[in-house]
Amino acid sequence: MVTLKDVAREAGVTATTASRALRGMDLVTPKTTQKVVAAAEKLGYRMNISAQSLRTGRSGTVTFLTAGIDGAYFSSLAMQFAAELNKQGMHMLIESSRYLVDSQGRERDMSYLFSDGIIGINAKHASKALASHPSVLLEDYTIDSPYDQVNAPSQSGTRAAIRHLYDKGCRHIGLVGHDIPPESDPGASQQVRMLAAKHECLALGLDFDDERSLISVPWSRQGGVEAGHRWADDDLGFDGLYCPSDGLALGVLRGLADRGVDVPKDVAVIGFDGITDGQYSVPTLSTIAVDFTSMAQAAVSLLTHRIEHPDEERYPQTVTVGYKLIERESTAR
Amino acid sequence: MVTLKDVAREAGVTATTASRALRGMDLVTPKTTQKVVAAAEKLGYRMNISAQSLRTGRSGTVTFLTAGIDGAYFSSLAMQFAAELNKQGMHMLIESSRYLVDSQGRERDMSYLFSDGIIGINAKHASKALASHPSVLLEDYTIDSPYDQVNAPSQSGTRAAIRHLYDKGCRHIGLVGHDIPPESDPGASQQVRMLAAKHECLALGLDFDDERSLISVPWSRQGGVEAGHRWADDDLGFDGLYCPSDGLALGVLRGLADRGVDVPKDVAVIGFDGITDGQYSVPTLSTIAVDFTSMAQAAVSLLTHRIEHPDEERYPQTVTVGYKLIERESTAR
DNA sequence: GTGAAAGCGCTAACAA
DNA sequence: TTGTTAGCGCTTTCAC
Repeated sequence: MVTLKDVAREAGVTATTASRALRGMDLVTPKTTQKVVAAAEKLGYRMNISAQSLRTGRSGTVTFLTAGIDGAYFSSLAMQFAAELNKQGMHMLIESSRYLVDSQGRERDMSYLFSDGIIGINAKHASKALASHPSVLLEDYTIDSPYDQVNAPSQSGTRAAIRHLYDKGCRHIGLVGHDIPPESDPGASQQVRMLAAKHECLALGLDFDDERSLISVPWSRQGGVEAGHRWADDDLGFDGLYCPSDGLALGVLRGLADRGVDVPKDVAVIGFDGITDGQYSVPTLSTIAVDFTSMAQAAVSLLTHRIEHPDEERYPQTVTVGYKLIERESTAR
Repeated sequence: MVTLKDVAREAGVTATTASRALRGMDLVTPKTTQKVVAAAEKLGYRMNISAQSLRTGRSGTVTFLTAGIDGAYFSSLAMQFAAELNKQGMHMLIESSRYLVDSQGRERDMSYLFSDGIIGINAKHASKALASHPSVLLEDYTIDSPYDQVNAPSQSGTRAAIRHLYDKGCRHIGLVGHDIPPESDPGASQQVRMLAAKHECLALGLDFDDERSLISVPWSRQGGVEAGHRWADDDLGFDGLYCPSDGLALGVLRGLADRGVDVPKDVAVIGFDGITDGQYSVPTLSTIAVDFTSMAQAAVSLLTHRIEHPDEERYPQTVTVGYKLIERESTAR
């Protein structure tokens, strides 16, 4: 293994100078830098990050902590983060929060979390890990959270979605989701969206009933399928369906297809997130497209600030990014 | 920051003993171990991985190197790997090969690649990184590759797909893809699949022409849409369409839907990969489902072997995993 | 502008 | 079974 010392010897300088040269510090003579770089190149030197990290206390790595990156939503989000971090010369470690708790639900030792910070989504149970690092939480709507938050525009986006259905003539709007939470402190995006939908329906003067206006299914594609079936089988009578995620909406589309329902003629469907799959479904899916790129930029920027100013006392910030209503076939009428 | 020394002091032993106790080495008295563990717990000790890694030369981290994890295919693959590595007590760093080459196409410094090994997919241009680590390549069909390979059953799976179309009465089978490569050394899964499809068509005594049997489009969902359009607009006359990836197939379904084509009645469509999206499309997608779990297990096992036996001279191995033909609506007739 | 020396936190070899 | 010592490769004083 070729070390900095080897490079230094080859270049006829000391390790100190070689180190400085390789990092492009400007106290070094251009000529010296040249020599060092040439030597490094010649010997095929690659820096030992562990050593650097031990010395400086920084690893240049950020952990993306999630329950899972499967599915279009998480994977496109994860990609945005990797890209953004790479741009900053950092790297992304991906860690599944599933493996952070043992069978008894206790947090496992996370000694490996040598990363400089954590970007967490659906990872609240990993509280030890979060607390021991600069952390940014995504899609966490806890009030007075101790962490910086970056959120999708769940409220405004949902309202826009409901209004869109309304504008398309829907007067019996149904919500697809697990439940409609009580007003107090909703913690997850799902809950925020359900609540906002209810409020907007009410604001528009529509009939709304916590029980009858909800098709209660699990938050998943399969749940969506079930909701589609129920719409048809139970003759629910909604002329518009709001789904708080595109995954759910895509499931609904499939479930309705199973019953030969015509979307959007019989019922209009709108989703939330803006995953690319919605461009290719049959029918294509109207949705609230969240600005993932901005989410990534905001989160990385908040995080790097915390990493670089560990002692600064700054109140936790919340960034809410923008959205765009995309009208496609599922509400075109 | 609490270090091993602090723990040792608290427990009344030396750092060495503390280190051994914490790692569960059995030369340490159970009683001593107890004390050390208690002290660590009390002080909230977490190991400094950089230091450990510097000392031992191992980071416990594997890089998943890919052009991108967006899309259902890469993300489910990536998840399988993360899960498998986590099971082994290792961690996954995700790195986009896009950021490994600069604008001139030269490989950038990858000093950060402090991981113990690399699992690469679509990452051949990162040859320096691969060469400097134990590496396993996924979906690389290069003959005489210097690296271990883990591949999907592209040949046998493709043949099964074509035979399935044949069994469903298709006699004019079209291939969707970029091109049909020459016989020699195909490097990518796409090429292997196209070639295998051609061979199987020929073996079944079907008409086949490199030009006329191909709908040449880019390897993407959008490419699939285009292919669907062409089928209808150019009156291509295929009664069965083989798509070498589910993404492509889902695009085709959407493209055919644009033209009001009835799948499978007018034309049957089959994909390859087995991503979950195919369960929810309209119509649902028949496909060759690749055993991703086995891919992950095989790759991790090959890699850990190389990591643990760096000096062993072992010829590069190739593992080809199994598949399952899943028949859904898109070929049901 | 460059070098010498110290030390980040850990573990392996050796000694007791 | 436990402790002592040395050093992994790097960067950061502090001197020159």
